Amino acid sequence: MSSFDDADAFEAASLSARAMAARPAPYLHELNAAQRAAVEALDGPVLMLAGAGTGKTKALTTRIAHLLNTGRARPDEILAVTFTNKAAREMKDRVARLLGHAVEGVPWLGTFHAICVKLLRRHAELAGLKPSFTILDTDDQLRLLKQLVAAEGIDEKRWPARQLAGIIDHWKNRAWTPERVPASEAGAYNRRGVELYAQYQARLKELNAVDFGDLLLHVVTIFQTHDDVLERYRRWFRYILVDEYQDTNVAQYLWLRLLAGGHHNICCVGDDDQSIYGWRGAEVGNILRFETDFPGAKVVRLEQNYRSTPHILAAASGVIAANEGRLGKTLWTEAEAGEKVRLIGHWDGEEEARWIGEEIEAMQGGTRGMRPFSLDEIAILVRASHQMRAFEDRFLTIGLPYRVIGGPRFYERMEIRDAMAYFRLVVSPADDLAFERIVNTPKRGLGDKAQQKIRAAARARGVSLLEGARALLAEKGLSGKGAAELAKLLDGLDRWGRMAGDPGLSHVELAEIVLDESGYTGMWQKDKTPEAPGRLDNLKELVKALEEFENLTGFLEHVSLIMDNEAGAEGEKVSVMTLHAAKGLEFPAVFLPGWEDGLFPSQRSMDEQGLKGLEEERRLAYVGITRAGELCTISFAGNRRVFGQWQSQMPSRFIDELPEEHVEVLTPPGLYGGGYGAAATAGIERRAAEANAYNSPGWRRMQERAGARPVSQPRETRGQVIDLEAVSAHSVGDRVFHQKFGYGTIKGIEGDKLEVAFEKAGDKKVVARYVTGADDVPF
DNA sequence: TTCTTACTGATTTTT
DNA sequence: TCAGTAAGAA
Repeated sequence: MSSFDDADAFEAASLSARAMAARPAPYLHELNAAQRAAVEALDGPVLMLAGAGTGKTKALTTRIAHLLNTGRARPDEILAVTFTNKAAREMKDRVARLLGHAVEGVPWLGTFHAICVKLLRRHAELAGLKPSFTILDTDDQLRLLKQLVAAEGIDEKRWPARQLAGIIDHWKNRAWTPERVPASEAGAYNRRGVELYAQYQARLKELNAVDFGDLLLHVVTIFQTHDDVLERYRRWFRYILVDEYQDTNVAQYLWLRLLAGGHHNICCVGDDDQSIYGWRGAEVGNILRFETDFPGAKVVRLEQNYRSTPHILAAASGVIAANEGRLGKTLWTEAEAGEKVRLIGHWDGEEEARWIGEEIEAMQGGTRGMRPFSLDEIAILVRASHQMRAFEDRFLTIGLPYRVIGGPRFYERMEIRDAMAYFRLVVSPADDLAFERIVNTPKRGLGDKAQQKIRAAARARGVSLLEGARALLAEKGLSGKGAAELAKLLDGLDRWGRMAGDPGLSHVELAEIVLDESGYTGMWQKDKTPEAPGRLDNLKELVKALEEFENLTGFLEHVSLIMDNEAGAEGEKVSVMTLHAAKGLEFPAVFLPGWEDGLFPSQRSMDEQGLKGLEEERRLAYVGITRAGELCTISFAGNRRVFGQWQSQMPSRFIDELPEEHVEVLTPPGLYGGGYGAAATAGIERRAAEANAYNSPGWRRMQERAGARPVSQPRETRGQVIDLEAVSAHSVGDRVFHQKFGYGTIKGIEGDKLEVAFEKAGDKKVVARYVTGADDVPF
């Protein structure tokens, strides 16, 4: 078949030559040399190594435009995959803009999942499904698994269904069907993992449903077992483009290899240094191995950065240089040197949030000789979402407008899912998962027992839950309030189902009637919790979103894959988000708080993944720094409340990796707290020590307060109790042990703070309650 | 059945 | 700390 393909390629080439001559390509002149090379290498495998801010999307979209413009492929012969809907949308827009005319678009440009849905609907029967299969969200998936686990009599406390969901997900990411799970892993989940996985797959088939992982898994399986189908698509998709290749998992990798197997016209774009989804099944190895997988691959490096100043780039490079096994890139820029990366230490997390709040307020008017920044230009990027709370609290008190990016998305909210379950049930009464979700929401007196009866009735007759419930009612299998309410619900569903067929009634009106008559809206109106009004607003918004669709069915189909929303865009606001959510974004000014060992790099990551985990954390640091255009401020706190307990923190090891000459330490030393000379080492480490908590305004304020009171405490808020016993239990010269810093000798006592010369960690001031006499340490 | 109180355990997240 | 769950009380 390769000779056939070659002939095709030859014909395309001569066509393209003619097309090129006929139509000039002005867009090429807007590219730099590397981008242009990546765009013009149309045939054969290409790996575009695109560092942060190097114009990756520009190169990718121009490449599509070039393929079309040179006549290499028709729009529907290009397969372009992304990970998120947002990225797909952006690419579509940019391709359209590049071509300068309203093309019909590139139909096979989309997320892995969206494209797989399209393929799977065409070939559903090869996976034992009907083309009308439904796509389960994680909620439905979990409910299903809980049922299976319960039916097997497994103690869900010891073996949470959530864990099983994670395991199955992991297996699907590796493209393992139940039969293919290797023996070494099959014993997961109390030795029942594979067995339950197989049961779960069987149940999905019964329900004519798939989960997200199945979308890829089924398509890969179909390709692997049906040569004719695979061959068809290999010929059809003449050119393949892949965005964020470093994030692909095994299943996605196999999918791509299968499709590119014929012509090898595959262009993968990615950055091994920005691989931060290993915990979700992404394999950095895919991108590292590209040249082996596709011999003769052309590798193009995009290294000119258009986003950040040299100081920021140098700081980022310094950190990432500590990783092993990189493909290697050297980012450079023509931008002015600008500000150095700023480093500042604080007494505790709240102090850190306060300082950042004050700094942002000052930045709006221009401070420290810098230009004024608008709030939209500023972002705070944290490692873990719970860190956001301190900032939200602070910003609410000072009235600083902010927006949290990430968090539960619109279509994942409880009330939206409930409402959609009602719609699903109106459209398809046999949707058992939807029935289970809303049968007792709002409360209808149909608890566990009643639901079990319904399930039994349905199973005995081999019908859907809804029909089972109807039968159960008919034979008076239920009584009291539950029976009456259930009858009302069934009546309603029948009525709404009939209304759905009425052309005189719009689906928007129908939706309102359903939510109203079912009592669902009423349930939230009666609810007095503070979030109830917000939920009602969301429901209104949902109904509004319906207007854009022809009917309920069309809406539901659309929603199952598009789970994102861009709400709250109005007004100038500071953005707060996790480092993961920030990938692909950029802001002129970025704050990176919480750089403390254990938090960032995360202890868990290091415990579970070892060096691999640490390196991924380091890439996360790299992603964080490279989000900043002009100003990057890294900070850490000496103390932080972790699960309600105060803990002393050590500055992140990544701080030591920042190249000294590109960092400016804020809050110069020498005001208070000295005594670091002896133990502190040279370079950045010393400066990290100088930048630490004891020089911060918070510490100074505290020192001042301490003068007025016999005993100072970190913050007088939230009932922090100082253990006076602990203070008096130590005296100068004692040898003590500290959880974080190890052994040391007390050099001085100041209120409840001890100044300790630690053997490993150097001189520190610590809260007395966190040290024990060295002899008391149990071993 | 549902409301209340005690307990447990705890990143990162797209589709 | 706090959210989500699980067993007891009304």
